[in-house]
Amino acid sequence: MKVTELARAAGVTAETVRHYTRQALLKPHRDPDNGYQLFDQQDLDRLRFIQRARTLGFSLKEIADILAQADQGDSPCPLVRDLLAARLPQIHARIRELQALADRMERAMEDWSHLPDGTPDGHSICRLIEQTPEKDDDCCASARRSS
Amino acid sequence: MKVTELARAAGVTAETVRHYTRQALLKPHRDPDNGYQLFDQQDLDRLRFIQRARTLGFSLKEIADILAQADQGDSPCPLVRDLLAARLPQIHARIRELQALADRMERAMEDWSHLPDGTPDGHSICRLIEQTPEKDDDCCASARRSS
DNA sequence: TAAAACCCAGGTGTTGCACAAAGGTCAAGG
DNA sequence: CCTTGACCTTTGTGCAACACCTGGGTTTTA
Repeated sequence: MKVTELARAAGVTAETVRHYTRQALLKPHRDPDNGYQLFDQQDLDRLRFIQRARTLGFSLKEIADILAQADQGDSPCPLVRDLLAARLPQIHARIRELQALADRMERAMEDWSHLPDGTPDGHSICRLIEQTPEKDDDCCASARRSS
Repeated sequence: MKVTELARAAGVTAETVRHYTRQALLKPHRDPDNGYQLFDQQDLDRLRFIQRARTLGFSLKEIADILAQADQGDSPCPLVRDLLAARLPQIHARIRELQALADRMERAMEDWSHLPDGTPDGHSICRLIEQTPEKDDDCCASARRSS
């Protein structure tokens, strides 16, 4: 299979396939005639594996580590369990942060519905924003870090 | 005020201040002697404004647009309302996506607790992942885009 | 045979900073 | 007076996961 064929078989773009190849998640052999990348059924399995791992929230780098272990003949399953167990609470934290953000946004919209728009006067830029409470630093600092 | 002083006054890093300055969100005047960036009280107000806007989920580019309007003497408030109204459903969508991800992860952990780890055998890389359901494409495609 | 469709490598853009390099400036202490 | 350390400057790199573009070669098809 060539790039586009593999991509279509897995339901991803050719760019994605090339990207994974550049990151050495896929290791096609080359057609000696024209240098084209050639993939086989194992590569398709591998690509599908990558897609499943992505839906579970693994990063490409983590997937690379998992595949590397497997390529060495070691079981990557303990690593997989660990990574997932570590990531899950982060996801929950991120959800809470986003929920807090949504709450702030909704509260702001509500509050603002009673306010006039006003023109900037050198002291105020936009009172809508200036009158919103400020002390959410901890939350949003970490929200930004983990996004 | 110099960079570090402004940064400390607003509770951010000097890097952040420099970054905002590079992006023209802050426009310090220069000390003619040594070329240092000098900030005044208005810049501090502006920086605090930026921080508040960030806690409401605005991007730096959006904040730049808001500030540009205000600098022109126009009220940015309608823009602010529009941006927030547009972003809010996206946030909710992102929350749903992350929640679905967390659910998948939890289900996987649960399912895996009964499975052995197994060694890769050329047909299987890690059954833990390979046996997880695949059809969440729509969800996670958009999850990836908006993250 | 020429266009359409595909292939390649390499570079850029996205977001919000963090960090490092290489060098200039400044206040305080020996 | 000179050093030290803290600060300043600009410039460039790195992060994640691709998307997109350039420029040029190849293959397929009408």
